[in-house]
Amino acid sequence: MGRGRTEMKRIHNDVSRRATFGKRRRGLLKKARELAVLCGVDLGLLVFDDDGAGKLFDYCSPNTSWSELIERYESITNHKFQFQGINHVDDQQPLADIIAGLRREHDRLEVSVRRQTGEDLPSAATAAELDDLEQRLERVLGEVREMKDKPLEQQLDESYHKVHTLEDQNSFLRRLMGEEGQQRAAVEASAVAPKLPATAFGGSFPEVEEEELTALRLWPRQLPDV
Amino acid sequence: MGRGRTEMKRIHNDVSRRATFGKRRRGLLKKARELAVLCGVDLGLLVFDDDGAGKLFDYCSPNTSWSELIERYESITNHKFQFQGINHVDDQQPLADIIAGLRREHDRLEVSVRRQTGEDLPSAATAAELDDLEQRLERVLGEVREMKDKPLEQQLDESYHKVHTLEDQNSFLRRLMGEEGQQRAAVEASAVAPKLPATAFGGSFPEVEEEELTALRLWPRQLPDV
DNA sequence: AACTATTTATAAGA
DNA sequence: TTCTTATAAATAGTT
Repeated sequence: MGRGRTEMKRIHNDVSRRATFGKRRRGLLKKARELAVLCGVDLGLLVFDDDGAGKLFDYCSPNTSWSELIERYESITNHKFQFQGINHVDDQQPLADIIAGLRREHDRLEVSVRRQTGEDLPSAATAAELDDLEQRLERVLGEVREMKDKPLEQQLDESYHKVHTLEDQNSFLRRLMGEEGQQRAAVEASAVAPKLPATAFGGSFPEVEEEELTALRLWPRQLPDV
Repeated sequence: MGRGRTEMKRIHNDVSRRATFGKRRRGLLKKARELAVLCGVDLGLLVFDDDGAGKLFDYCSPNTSWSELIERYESITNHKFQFQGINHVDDQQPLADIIAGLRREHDRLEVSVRRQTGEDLPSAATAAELDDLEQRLERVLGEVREMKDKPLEQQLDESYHKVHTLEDQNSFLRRLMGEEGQQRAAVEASAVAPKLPATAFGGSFPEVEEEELTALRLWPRQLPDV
């Protein structure tokens, strides 16, 4: 559409091709949006600019996301995409990485917002709000992480240490008392703490100790590769 | 283009909408192909039909593939997609759940931004939308906290219970032994557990017990209002 | 599915 | 680059 037919082959003239790319790309994105809105369907459009910078233009219909679209694509075509090393989460700083990723993504969204709304429209407020939201999210996550991981490990270590200490003392007291006193103690103690297993006074509580060690120690460190 | 303007809102008449979907979908795919050919760029278009069958229409420019397009998208935006089908989330691992939740929430954020920028919703919805997002974010964080808290609280309760039980037993054993044995025990025990205060064997460990009670009980509840 | 009056997109030019 | 304009292309409503 324009003055003269357009042959359907790659435009060799650089200037013309770039001009056409700009016009048709905008038109395509507009039509994609229109289709999504008019017909209420989910769709996504991805266009890469090949000139050096490798810019990206994309549209994704309202109420969905590229993640969702790709998942639907996978489930319909029964083909799972395989991406290498994409979802590895660092053991030591998983949340930091995620947050960094969120920040970059938000930056991209901001740019996208400005581009789509036009520089004159009040997208600045939106960007600022997103920024604020992100910062608070980061702060909250930091706090949550701080509060949960550090003090808890400390608490657990302390509790664990205390259990050990008391067990040692208990064991020592039992040894001091000899066989006869030990049996009396076991009978009386079961009244005080009836839920303790009958073997609680034998040896150094090996089964309880092992259990607790495993439960307490392993939890915070075993992150899966997500 | 056609007889009369078309309002840019979802077509409610079923027949009209389906007809329009067919026409515009074909047109969009054609234009996508034309852009790819004329300008020699990589692009992809994904359209889902919402009627029951869930048909899929897609186009991907020559000499590339959806996998490639998605990887390029990821590398440009720094956003790694998370696919539930691919990445197993071990429900034993709280941090993995946090990360998954964050990513899901982030996708929602994208949707929200899109709503703000797209012509689909009036821009007045922006503030309310952000509010809603914030609330959902907080809810998610609450859930995340819950998930982390629960098993830990259980752990702490168990440790705490164990301390109590051992203290009771310890106390009972001391009472059984009488004054003389108690002093011997104190001397020996200090070698086994030197960090325990000298008063550890006096009474029922009141200061340690109080401290621990407070520390263990109060922590999981004192989360800041985000 | 085909038709056609109109609107929309855009190629080329300014 | 951006704007203009002639013309091609797309398509809404109709049959």
